[in-house]
Amino acid sequence: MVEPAKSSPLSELRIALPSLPMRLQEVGRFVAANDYDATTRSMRDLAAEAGADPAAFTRLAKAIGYSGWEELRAALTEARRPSQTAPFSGRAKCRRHGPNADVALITDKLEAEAAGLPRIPAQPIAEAARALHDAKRIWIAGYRSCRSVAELLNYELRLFRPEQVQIVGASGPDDLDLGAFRPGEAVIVIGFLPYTHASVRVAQAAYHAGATLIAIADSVTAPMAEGADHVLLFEAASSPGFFPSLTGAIAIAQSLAAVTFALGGTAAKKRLENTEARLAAVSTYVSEKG
Amino acid sequence: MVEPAKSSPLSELRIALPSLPMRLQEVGRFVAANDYDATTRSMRDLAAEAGADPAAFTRLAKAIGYSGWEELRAALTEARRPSQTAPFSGRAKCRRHGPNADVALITDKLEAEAAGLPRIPAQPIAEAARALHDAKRIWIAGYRSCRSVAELLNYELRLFRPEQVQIVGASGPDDLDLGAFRPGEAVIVIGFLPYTHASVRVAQAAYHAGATLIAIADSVTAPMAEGADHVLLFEAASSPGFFPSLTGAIAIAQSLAAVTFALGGTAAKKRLENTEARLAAVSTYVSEKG
DNA sequence: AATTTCATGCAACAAATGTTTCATGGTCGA
DNA sequence: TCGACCATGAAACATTTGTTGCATGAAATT
Repeated sequence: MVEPAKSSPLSELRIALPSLPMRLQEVGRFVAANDYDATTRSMRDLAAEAGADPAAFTRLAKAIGYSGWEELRAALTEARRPSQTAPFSGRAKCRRHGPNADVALITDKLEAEAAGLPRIPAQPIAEAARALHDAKRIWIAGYRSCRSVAELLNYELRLFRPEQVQIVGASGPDDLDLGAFRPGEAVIVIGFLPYTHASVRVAQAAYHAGATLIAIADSVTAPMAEGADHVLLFEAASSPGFFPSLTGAIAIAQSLAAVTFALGGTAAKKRLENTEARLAAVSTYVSEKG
Repeated sequence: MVEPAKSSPLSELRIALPSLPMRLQEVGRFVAANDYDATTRSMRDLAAEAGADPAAFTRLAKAIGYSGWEELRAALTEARRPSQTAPFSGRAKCRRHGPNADVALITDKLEAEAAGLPRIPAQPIAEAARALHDAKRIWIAGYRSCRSVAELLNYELRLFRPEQVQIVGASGPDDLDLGAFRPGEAVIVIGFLPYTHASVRVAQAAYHAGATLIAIADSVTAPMAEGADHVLLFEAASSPGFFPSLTGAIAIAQSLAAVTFALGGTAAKKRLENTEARLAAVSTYVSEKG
């Protein structure tokens, strides 16, 4: 008897399928076609939906070499388990050496980050933008590398809502601001692994104050996402290099600002124009020359 | 109180988490972090692995509005079902107006930015990194929205070269720093249209001082690129929205830091480890829980 | 200080699970 | 045609499941 590479329980099933009795074939096909339900729902449930006898599932499992349905389902479950390792970093690319190692590193980095951007869920951003639009005041917090994201967001939002946006801790110790959060205000916290205590404290303060909490993070399990009304996810680890990537967070911040601006309508537009006029008056920018 | 769109059972859990009793929080975090196991394995199994009481799972489910653990798990199972026809990336593209105008805007923005990244030339970045590696000291300047890029670059470079990197104007008026530029040092200036006078002044000061000038800009004709030893280009206007995109500049900054770090070899690695150890010692980060 | 409330672990419960046994009916070979 | 064999459905089985009641102890309230 030839042992056909047990790559996955599903392929074992498919291989053994033709040599099985008719009823077991039907059940086997049903399992192959609905393997997600097979791992989640109960045997009797499946039997009912497949129009078959519950016992057939146990018999099928035994027919292809398992001790019973339970063991087969466990195998299917493991096979379906989402890979804990990042999907892309499989290409370790440890070229490390060679003339163009640096260029290769950059190219890989850029490609990986480009691939990550379209995977950012847009819907939550739109919802968060509406929350920002409704907020009487907007607080922004980000520490360490995330400070840059926080400042960008602060800058862009202040272009059209200058009086209502500010960074947590900008004008003194964080603690002073933490006590200033109020219901009806929005607090944006940016962070990813490893999470700073400071960001978690801001998130908790926002929560306890009843403010709308918006978390920009790399995982739904991030501490500052707990209790958040909106969680905007990006992939921080998707790119090679010694440090997590921030392009995703930046892209989210910019989208957030753009949509919030769009929601602001003519009022926001007018305020932006005012700001630009003021900057031009102090001649901040180099005049476009010919 | 606004009802924050109960999109997924996981977000319901996340929202309710902080208001839960301690043990239920632990269990809730465990579920959020292991939602796949939550849908496939049994309650008692999970309880054993989480080191909690089985009853806590039932109580958790009830606490967030379900009739019991069974119902919560069913909801999680449905949420995880793979064959879901893409939730909203159906790309309705009924842009400009309609309910999903915002989502369409965001999706377009992200895609445009993703498309822009691979167009960034890698070779100049590698060369600039080598210049940074050789520089005795590194100055970084960016104003307005580019300040965020400057600060990110400053942060990442300081992780492994703490004494040699600083932002222009960080410790006083810019003018003081402008006079400090020396040959053998590197000055990085980030900017795009409309260009600020401040950034141009920094670039000119660097040029006249004989320092190595690295410009991160949106055009070779940018004023601060004049006389620059290295010009790193990105597309600021490639994305829709009211404001130029910074993802390209951020990606460049991160690549620059990564390659400079790689060039630093073991010395850089050691200094990074020192920095991390110091941060861990003052317990900046939330310890990864068990 | 007394009392109520609540969180939490333990143990018992009914329901549901996967499995096995048994009876039936069909098919193939002698 | 008869008997051996096997596929198949139904029912009975022991386990395991999710749930709930109860006792304990801590915290908040009066």
